[in-house]
Amino acid sequence: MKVAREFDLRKVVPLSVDFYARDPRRVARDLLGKVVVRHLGRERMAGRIVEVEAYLGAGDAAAHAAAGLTPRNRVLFGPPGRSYVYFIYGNYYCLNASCLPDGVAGGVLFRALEPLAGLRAMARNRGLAGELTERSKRLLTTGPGRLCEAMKITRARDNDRDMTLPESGIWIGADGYRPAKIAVTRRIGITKAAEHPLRYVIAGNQFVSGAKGRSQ
DNA sequence: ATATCGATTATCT
DNA sequence: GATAATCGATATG
Repeated sequence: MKVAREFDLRKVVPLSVDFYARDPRRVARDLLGKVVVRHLGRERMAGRIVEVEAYLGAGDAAAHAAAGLTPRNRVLFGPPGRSYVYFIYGNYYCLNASCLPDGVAGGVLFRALEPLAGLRAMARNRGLAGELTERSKRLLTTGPGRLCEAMKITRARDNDRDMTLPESGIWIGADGYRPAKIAVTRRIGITKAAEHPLRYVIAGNQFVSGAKGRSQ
């Protein structure tokens, strides 16, 4: 019988600024298996990163940074390891980590997490009632808009936070977990530069988005 | 299981 | 005025 190792938030160690000061493709791949931790009031939430996308600089037409620096995207041009939160489709927020040294734009979009802690709070934030089944757990943090809603991440509150610091309330750390197998695909939901293989997922993980996420 | 579509607003042209 | 790094509902096979 399989014994699932209990997730222990106390064993999660924040990633360094240097971790993010690299090419977004490198950062994206290495973020798989790491843990996003959310402290909000008394709520403690955490999820393992199972799906991310890399967004590059001026040469990447799909990246918000492609058009140059604007008030909205300035975090992408700033220091590495900061949260870039943007509002999309009139309804949702999406969370990114800024990459590359200060002055050079790049980022990684968080597309899906495997919920580890604070599942009840996340269900409440998502407006899900009743018992959490294996099926409905997927609705908590699978999808970039969903994971932000589950963790109450908004631009007003959470943009430009230093995600190497637990006191930021939103931070990323490692607990020793290593993905067995990583798959790379094209990015989701974009029209420009859609052909590049810049989406990274933990192969076979149940919390990867999309119908094929479950069979990869 | 896959396809299509409407909601809703910040941002940029 | 158009578009968007999305989601949930609905329709159809």
